Amino acid sequence: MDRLRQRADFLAVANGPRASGPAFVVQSCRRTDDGPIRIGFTVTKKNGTATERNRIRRRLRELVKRLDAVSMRPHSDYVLVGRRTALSRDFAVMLDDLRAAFRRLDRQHPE
RNA sequence: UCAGUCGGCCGGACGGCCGCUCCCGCAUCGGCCGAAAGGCUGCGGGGGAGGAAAGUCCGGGCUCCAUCGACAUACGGUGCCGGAUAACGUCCGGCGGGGGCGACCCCAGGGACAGUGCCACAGAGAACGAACCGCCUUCUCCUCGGAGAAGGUAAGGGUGAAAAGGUGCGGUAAGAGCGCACCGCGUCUCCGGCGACGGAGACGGCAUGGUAAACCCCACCGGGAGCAAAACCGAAUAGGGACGGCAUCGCGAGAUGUUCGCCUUCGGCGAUAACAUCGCAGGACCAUGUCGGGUCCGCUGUCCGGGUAGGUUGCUCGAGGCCGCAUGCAAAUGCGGUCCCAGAGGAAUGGCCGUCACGUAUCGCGCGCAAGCGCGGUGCCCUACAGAACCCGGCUUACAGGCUGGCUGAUAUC
Repeated sequence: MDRLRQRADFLAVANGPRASGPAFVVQSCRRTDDGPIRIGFTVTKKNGTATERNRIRRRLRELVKRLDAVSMRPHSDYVLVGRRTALSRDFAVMLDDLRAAFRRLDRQHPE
């Protein structure tokens, strides 16, 4: 699993199908090549100071690490947009939120 | 013990599981890819946020641009003196003024006899030294209470942020630096100090109101932009240049006219002709066919230069940290020893737990008149302010809680 780093990639994913949860929004985009799953994080300035934004991103990153890769489709790009509630929401609950969000993406946009 | 004042330091600890990033090592080179440089990956070891990393307010280093040098002008900044420093608006030590019993704190602290302006309201008057209420003298009138006129005054009242030196005594019709003493102010001289300034004496008889955080004057300083600086490599697309290859450089399916030819008539015919005018037009694309419409005008190959995305460098050894000695009141400087201490780039330095400590809320028990204190349980925050982004020296702002030192005042005891 790779990190998404280029601005153009982020813009491409932003137009794809999305699913929102209480602490984040998941955006997705299928790629045409057969590379690995790539995932990126976006936390905008309105979510708080630099320290709080860092904490949001780190908790989201940890969520993805804990998640079994089966939930995500191969060779796709995902972007998690953080919200302020990700600072204080219980970690186990957020993990369930993320699984639910991926399931919703699967149902809404089947192959 | 309480109250205060000035500093210094820390800013959760330990452990478990799972990760991130950088560096080093892995012997005839750990494994894979690669011609190599190197990349990916595995194992082991090590480093990995702050006192403000913040605000971006000053000062530098560094980079690029501009620039022969000097001076002047404009603009901006600074503004008691001496020192420290690479430099500063910073720091240290002093001076002056103000506040506090004191330790100590505060000060945008050059110039108002270079010039211009302003001084609201109130008040008679806010600057070419003024006179409202008053005070005093003389004269006139008169109802003997006063009124009016002329003059002398600036002590008192009143206004104001500020009223033309202050206090006291003398003096006077009443007064007034009119005279005297002290204080203040100014000028001169002497003494001390590198200096800001301080001290003493003599003289002046008070002249020169405030405002420069109004313009201004004086002295000193300052070229501009910033690591998204800058250097190198450099895809795709569009466009530029050079060279080459291919294709094209028309059509006759129409009408009219003329010439020409033919046939059975003053007429007609000519895919057996030529010219002119009108007309039509090729190729590619818009998914395809018909109709209608639109866009472009050669297509293509190789190379070159600029250059975007992206990548690499800049990128962390530095006016560096710690310790000791010396000099200095100090800021600091010098010498010696020792250490290597983050380098990310949609941005690593973490996530989830456990135990403990601290804080806070609440409950129970005990002590106590009470405030409160101690023990135990539970919950919460699981820490405050806050996240390096080229690097240093400062300033400013934010900050739960804790540790510690000097000094001052008060109280108590010896």
